[in-house]
Amino acid sequence: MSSCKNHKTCTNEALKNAKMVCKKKGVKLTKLRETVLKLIWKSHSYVKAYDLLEDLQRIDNSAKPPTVYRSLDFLMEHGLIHKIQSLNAYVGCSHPDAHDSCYFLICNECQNIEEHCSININDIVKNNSGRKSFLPNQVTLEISGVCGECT
Amino acid sequence: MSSCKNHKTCTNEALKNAKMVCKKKGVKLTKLRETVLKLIWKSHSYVKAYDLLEDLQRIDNSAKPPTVYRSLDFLMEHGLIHKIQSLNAYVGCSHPDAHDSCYFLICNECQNIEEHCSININDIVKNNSGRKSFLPNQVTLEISGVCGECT
DNA sequence: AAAATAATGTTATATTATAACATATATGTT
DNA sequence: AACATATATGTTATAATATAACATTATTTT
Repeated sequence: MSSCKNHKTCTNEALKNAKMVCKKKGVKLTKLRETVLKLIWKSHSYVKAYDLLEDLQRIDNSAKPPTVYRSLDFLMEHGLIHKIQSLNAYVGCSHPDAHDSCYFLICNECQNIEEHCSININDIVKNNSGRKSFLPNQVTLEISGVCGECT
Repeated sequence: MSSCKNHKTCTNEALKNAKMVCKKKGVKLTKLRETVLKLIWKSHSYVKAYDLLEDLQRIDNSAKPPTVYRSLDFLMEHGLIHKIQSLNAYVGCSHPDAHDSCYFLICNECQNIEEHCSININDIVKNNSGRKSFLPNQVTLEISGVCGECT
């Protein structure tokens, strides 16, 4: 499990942030989107889209794949969640107002994911991609291994 | 297109490397696996599994998804190709004998992919993941953008 | 040659994701 | 309020990606 003392706090924090972000952007965190966000924040682990669909169907049994994927798309578009490409899974963003060059530490033991944003990956690329100039646009950095609490 | 003068050279080089790697490891680059590797090396761009399947079916029309995926698995296991997680696609490895902490520059214009291996990402993670010790096991770093030749 | 192992063939199905069109809800304009 | 417009959701169908399970063939070992 994660190091958070009381996970309810994480979820509440995430919801508060989400509302703030949406207000600032003038977009709507509808009931459905909020529900999906809450379901994603059930833990610090990742969720798969079709697991999310099952969860959602317990609340509203008319939910179907597009219901989930549309909400996921919205939440990703506004930086409230991230897709973990190497897992085809989704995780809540812990700091949705200012994220640049983020990366993910994925624990193979507890399945928790930690998001980090402290490095400027673009610089690394610039310094390492050699003579040719590559203009980075989107960075996917996912590191799986064993987290400090599972060693 | 890529900066390679004559792409046949790249493909031949890749095949030579693959044979060497397989010999060294005592595994077999069967005809099927070699064919798949060649098809992947058709360009410096990435290939999708089902496109590969179509290509393969032109050669042997009994080919089916497991035909392709098994070869992909073999080639990945032995470092002869890589999966690009953010694209669900596959690309030939340009230096299969010694690769550690590799990353990919994906051009959104020409679809070419450049593999780089000069940085030690593990160090970056160590330096940036804070107090807690995370033991990295597998790194996925994919950077999409516009390559030097497409700007 | 027989047994064991590895590779491939084959059928079926699981998993992940989107297209296309219908309906409902909210927002802006007269 | 009535209407128009835009946004969100409902619904059906299907596309795209990947694997399980078992049968057969080829290769290697004994």
